[in-house]
Amino acid sequence: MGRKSFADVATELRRSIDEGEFQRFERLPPSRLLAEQLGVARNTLRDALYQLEKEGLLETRAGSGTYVTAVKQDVVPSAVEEATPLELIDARFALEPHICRLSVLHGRREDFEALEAFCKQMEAAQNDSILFAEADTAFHRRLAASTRNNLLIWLISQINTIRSLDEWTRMRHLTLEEQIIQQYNAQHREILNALRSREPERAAVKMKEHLETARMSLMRAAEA
Amino acid sequence: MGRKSFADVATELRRSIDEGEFQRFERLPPSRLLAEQLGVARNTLRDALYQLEKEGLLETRAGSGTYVTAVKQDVVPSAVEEATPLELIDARFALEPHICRLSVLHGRREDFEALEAFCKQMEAAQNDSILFAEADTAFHRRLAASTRNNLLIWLISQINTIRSLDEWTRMRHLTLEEQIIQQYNAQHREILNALRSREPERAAVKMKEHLETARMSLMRAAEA
DNA sequence: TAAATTTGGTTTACTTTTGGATTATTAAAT
DNA sequence: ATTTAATAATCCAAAAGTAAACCAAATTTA
Repeated sequence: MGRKSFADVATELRRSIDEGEFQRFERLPPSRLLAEQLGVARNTLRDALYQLEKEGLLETRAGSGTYVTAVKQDVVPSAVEEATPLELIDARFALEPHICRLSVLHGRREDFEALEAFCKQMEAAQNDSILFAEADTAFHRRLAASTRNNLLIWLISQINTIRSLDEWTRMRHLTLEEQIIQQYNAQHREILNALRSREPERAAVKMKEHLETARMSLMRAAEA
Repeated sequence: MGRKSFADVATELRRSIDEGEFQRFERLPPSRLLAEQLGVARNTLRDALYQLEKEGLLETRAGSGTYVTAVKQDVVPSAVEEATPLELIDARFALEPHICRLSVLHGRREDFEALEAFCKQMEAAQNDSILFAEADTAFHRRLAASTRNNLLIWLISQINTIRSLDEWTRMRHLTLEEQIIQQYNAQHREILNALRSREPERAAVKMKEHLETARMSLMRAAEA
């Protein structure tokens, strides 16, 4: 086989499109020229183009040219890793109040006992920001687990593995004033009480208040 | 025994693929070259390739090359792939109403125009369940995009790539009565109108109604 | 409008490269 | 010492890339 296989060429072109070298709706160079530029026979190039066409990235029109129809939305990795703390808060605003409602529906006694334990850990760790943050994260993870919804559990775990989160938590807790920590503790308790008394809407509201506090604390930290 | 066993080589290659060094559809270097690169005899390499082929990661074509057919998804855990339709609905119940609120805050005119276009597609595709489902998914994706929150966009895209979703959608639309489809169309319009008039809570409520309809339709389909 | 040019699409004959398979040899591990 | 498994060197047939010519459709030009 020659130097480059059509799969190699396809990979090369896929990259060019991803990287924006060829933009959407743009016409690629004529096949003869492009083949020469890539150092490959026109035949091989055509196989590669056909492959990308199958993948929905290109559209060829005989006599006219080959056009980029879509750009591989590889939004996945970078977008998430680069999520800002504010985006994160908004995502939690979306997820966690409803998680509270579902927790009321599906939560069991052992879930609430575990949450109680994490509350106590937080209260005991008021002066150790790392321990406090760990217990905080554990509380929210356990809360998600109590919904018995594997998809939600996974979504929350994904959010919690975001790289920037650690930095942010560290940053946040450096500037966390005593007052805020006590507010957090009180809010966690309120959420837990609402769950225990099986009041979904009250739990959701308390969670929103909690997240609002987190957002304000974050914004104040961002200013400093 | 020699320096590297074929199992070692298999592990090494598996990791390369996981880490994205070899991406999907890509061709691995020719066995002779790859063997040399790995410091191993071609025989050993072939055993390793055979192993990975059995695992479904590679596909070798004699005379052509060895190709990556699948990439071990992140942690794409069975938990998510095996999510039930009801879990999926609950997750959307969590995410989408708040996405509506954020869309009111950050959505632009072009977003709403795109949503309008998808509404029209759905109305035009009332008798083609596949087209209808595609437009439906596109609507919800675009809605997420309008929040300008990369994390939420990613979460929604994750939900939409769930394998079982396709099957479910197909199943669901087989049993979708005319009446339900018209209800969907009306609800999408109501959501869009609320977004356009910048009423976050009304948009969220309409979305909840929509999801409630979806849940009921699903449960009825599950009975049958 | 009509002709010339440019584009992708197809076919052909030819050459190179590829994985597959077999053999004997060599280095470890038990 | 015996067994096991990697190594190394071949040969093979099939797959695929090369190159050149020609076709048909779209576009441009006269």
